[in-house]
Amino acid sequence: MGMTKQRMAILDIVQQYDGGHPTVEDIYAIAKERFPNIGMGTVYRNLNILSETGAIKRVQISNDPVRYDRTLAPHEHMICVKCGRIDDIPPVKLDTEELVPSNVKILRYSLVLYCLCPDCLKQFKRLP
Amino acid sequence: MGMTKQRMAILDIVQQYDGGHPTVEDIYAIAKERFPNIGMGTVYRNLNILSETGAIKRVQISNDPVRYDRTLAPHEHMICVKCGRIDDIPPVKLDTEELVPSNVKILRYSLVLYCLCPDCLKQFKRLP
DNA sequence: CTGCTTGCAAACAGTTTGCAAGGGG
DNA sequence: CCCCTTGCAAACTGTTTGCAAGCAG
Repeated sequence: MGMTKQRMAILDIVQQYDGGHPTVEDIYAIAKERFPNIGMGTVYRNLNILSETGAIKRVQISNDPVRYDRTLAPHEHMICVKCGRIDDIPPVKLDTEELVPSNVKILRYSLVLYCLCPDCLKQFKRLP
Repeated sequence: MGMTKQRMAILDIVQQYDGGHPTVEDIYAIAKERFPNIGMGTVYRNLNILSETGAIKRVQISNDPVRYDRTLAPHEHMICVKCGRIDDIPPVKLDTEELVPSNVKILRYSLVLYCLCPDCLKQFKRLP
């Protein structure tokens, strides 16, 4: 894999991203500071490659834009329905086999909690 | 709400759909048999209205096309990673509060099992 | 009648892709 | 050197929207 400076920078941006779950736009904006001519195509291509090789994780919730996650260890997500912010939560152990017929092979599962994050909850309590 | 024949037909199509979780395309194809001139816009608009009013449920998994679900009672979903087929599974009771900080308000959660359905599992076992 | 709904087409957002030029190993 | 990658722009998919005409209540 040709580890170009663009690809290295994109990996770095995801790993260093403050708040943890940047969208492609977020990543593009930061990448553009370092490479003013970088194109969206390059960002998308590299994010796809990096998540295929397992260097980062793709987080896809509903039809919102994809986000990327530096945390490779198993975990689940909570998403604020008001501001869209995504946070990690601990992994959850479920006995999923009992939910499905025996001739179904479960590969993995994903749990998403829809919530109001602390900041939005505060605002919510202040409504008229 | 103006309950036009188109809207009534679209509700009917979702409720009668064999296999349970039609995409907009699926619904459009059937609607077109009854209303050859119906447009995609009408289908989208009515599906949005019907799910906003709670007559049907919207099922959104990853960035795959939206599907609609006639089952209003709480339940979760399993999706076959090979053929994309979606089936209902029973609701799961989780103590989600223990997963998040106390100043987060959980509104709901969604569990998706990624699996190989019986048909695809069979094919899988027959590989070289 | 009057407003909501339709059909149609254009607009949109997010993402992918084709291509010629460029850079890494 | 050769191949993979870049930048750019065009293409694509799923969905929404503006508009004039039409139907429901």
